[in-house]
Amino acid sequence: MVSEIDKEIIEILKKNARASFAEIGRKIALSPSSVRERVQKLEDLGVIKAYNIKLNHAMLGSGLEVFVMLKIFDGKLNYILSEITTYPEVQEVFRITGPYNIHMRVALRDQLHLQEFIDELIKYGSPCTYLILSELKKEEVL
Amino acid sequence: MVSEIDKEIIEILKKNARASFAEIGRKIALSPSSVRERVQKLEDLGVIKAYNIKLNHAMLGSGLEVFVMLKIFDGKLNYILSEITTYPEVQEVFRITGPYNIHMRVALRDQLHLQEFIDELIKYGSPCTYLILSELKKEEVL
DNA sequence: GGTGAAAAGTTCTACGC
DNA sequence: GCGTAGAACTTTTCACC
Repeated sequence: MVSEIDKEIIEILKKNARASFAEIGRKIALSPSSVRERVQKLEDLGVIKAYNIKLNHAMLGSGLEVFVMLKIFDGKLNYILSEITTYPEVQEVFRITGPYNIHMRVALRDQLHLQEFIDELIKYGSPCTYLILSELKKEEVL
Repeated sequence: MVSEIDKEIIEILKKNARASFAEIGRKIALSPSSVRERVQKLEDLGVIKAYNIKLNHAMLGSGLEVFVMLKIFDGKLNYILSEITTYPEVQEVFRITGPYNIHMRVALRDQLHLQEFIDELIKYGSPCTYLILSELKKEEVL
């Protein structure tokens, strides 16, 4: 269902999601229309779910990035699942196994903003916060 | 340094990183060349760090996605920092504060693959693993 | 599944405001 | 900063293999 050629295309898009079909085609010796057809199929199948950007939040006024895990109080799960994604500070949310039910990555202006955000969360669960110091870049494997 | 117009462009690219300059320009009433100029500037400044894709790892044969935190053993930090990004299973790595030093998202084939991965990690630190059940999609705020 | 060709659309560059 | 205009390139569609 996903061939080796598809995986090569995915590898190229992982490095640069804005690569043109023509550019991808040149790298893997395939015509632009064939590349387009394959990418379309990967999108339709749901293998490629979205095209994102990676931002420098510090430069956008949110210099404090944190992971927050949340142990939800009884009966608050459905409320949290629908509301948590609406906070502009929240970048990503996952349901996880273990002592915490929710894992999220959050971008905040400063300590005060973090405090306000935690004050919101503790209505619905017990949060546990880890400051993000830096992200390590994946090696170019070529 | 980053204007309101820049932020609008970023919001559009967040939803679809492959949006063309012309398409973005139509949405915010700006010519394609102006959009291009602004995006270029955001890339050069490092505000936009990369263009990524979000994949369905299950469809690519890695149905098991986990967060792993790692408490590094004395003297192993520099080794881990340089080596951990080379594992194909590792999708993202962050240095964090708190009882664990490293936070990563990992995609694996199955339980056995997870076990093998953990066996690798425990040479360098104490891991703590959380299974990812699902990702919650951010609401479209329009 | 793949190509190639033609029309439509986009990007890029240079220049003027 | 923005717009326009033209050349170069890319996307898209489609007929054909």
